[in-house]
Amino acid sequence: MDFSPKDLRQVIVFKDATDDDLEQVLSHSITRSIEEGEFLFFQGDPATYAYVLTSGQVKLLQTNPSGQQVNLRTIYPWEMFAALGSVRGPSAAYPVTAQALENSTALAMKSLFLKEMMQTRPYLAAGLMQLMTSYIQEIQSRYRELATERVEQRIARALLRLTSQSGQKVDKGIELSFSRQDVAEMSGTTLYTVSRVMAEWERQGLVQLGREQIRIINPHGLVKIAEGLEK
Amino acid sequence: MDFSPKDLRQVIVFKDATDDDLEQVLSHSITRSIEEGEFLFFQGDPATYAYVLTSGQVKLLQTNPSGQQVNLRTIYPWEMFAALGSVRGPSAAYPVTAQALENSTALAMKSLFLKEMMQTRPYLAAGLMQLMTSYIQEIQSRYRELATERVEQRIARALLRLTSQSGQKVDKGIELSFSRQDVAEMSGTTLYTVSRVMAEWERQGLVQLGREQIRIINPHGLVKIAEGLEK
DNA sequence: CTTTGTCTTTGCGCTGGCGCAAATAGATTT
DNA sequence: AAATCTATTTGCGCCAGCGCAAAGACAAAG
Repeated sequence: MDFSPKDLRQVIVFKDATDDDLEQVLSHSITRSIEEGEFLFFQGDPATYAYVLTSGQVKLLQTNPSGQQVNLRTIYPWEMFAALGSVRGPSAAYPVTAQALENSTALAMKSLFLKEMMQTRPYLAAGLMQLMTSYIQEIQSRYRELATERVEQRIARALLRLTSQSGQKVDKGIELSFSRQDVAEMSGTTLYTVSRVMAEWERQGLVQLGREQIRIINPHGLVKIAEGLEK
Repeated sequence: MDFSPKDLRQVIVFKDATDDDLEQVLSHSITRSIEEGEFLFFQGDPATYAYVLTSGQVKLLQTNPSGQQVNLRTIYPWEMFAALGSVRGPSAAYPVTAQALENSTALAMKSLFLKEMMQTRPYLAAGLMQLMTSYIQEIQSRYRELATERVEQRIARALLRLTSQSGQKVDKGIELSFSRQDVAEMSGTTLYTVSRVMAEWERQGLVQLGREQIRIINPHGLVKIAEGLEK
């Protein structure tokens, strides 16, 4: 792998870890590389490993019985995910599927080892709980939004969220690389509606559109729409 | 109070606690009684206390800027809730509002004390994480349902969930005491739609309806609807 | 038994958003 | 440069579900 043990401190959960702890974690881990579109694990698989993404981008999603899918969140480098096995035990099932959005590498850490390690390292449990609480808050908000807000607002919010997570600043705004379908899954709608709504925004000069590309020209305008002040 | 320290062991997080630990927790706690309709705390308040419900029923909800509200979950006796302050610190804000559905009593435990206690009691952190992971899984599923399923299915699921949490068995089925409005908030729709959908179910003999009452006659029929196999 | 308040039902009209299908536009391969 | 593949746009029709408003049903209080 192309990173040193100390790089692991970029992972919030490990920020207070001793050198020795980091070594131990690594010795109980393997690295996995996956290509764009491939799956790291599926919903229902036993949660043998917890992961830290070391490069690339991965999305977590759920599918319902009839195959429709919903994006729950996108993971960026040095984020930890799929840690539930370290709490419930490695025989618990992953509640989500993880799919690579680009060629990616991830560190796969034995759930069981982390679980044991937590018994004696309060900082680890504390960090993991921190992660969980912030995630709970985010998904609660998104649930509320989905239940009470209309599509325009939800799409605007999805774009704003992406902006702060993975937006590339260019001279004429902020650029995102996502398809209409991606945005639809993130905002709980269909690609048709996303296309229509964003086309209208383009007419108003809020964004510029391309194939698998969205350039945000006027973020403040989107904020107003997300807040429901527009219209 | 009308419970002994040992009753606290019914709280999953405290099931492995020593007698001494329980005493300590209680000495850092106060009890609060609230009447039906009153609020235990509001979204945005500093998270000074974590709670254990000792009697009654409490719902957690979020409101959006324009006042519309969404039920996130209902708390039953001996469940712990609002524990985020014990992770983030007592100055964090509650992300939800807690309102009593009936006259209730709750044990309010100082977040800061729990936070310190967790440093030296791995069982506590482990229990809390267990709680969080199961909650994350539930809300993720509900998010997916809201995004991909139609109203009928979501109402059926809401009823089934309630059945397992608070259903009273009577000779002719399982009885729930919730208003149409309650069910609407739990399934992300309106009381009108709930009324119409359930009226149709009554015609089909799946349920029997009354004022603030739903008697489920044929749970299996509801399961089929929830799975989307019906229609 | 009447009144008052709350919960529920239902007729009615409306519209936001869905989704097919066909056209168009980029990107990639040969 | 042509062919192929995938992403996107847009016309069109449709309907699930919303929400007002008015009526009905039930419960508790006087």
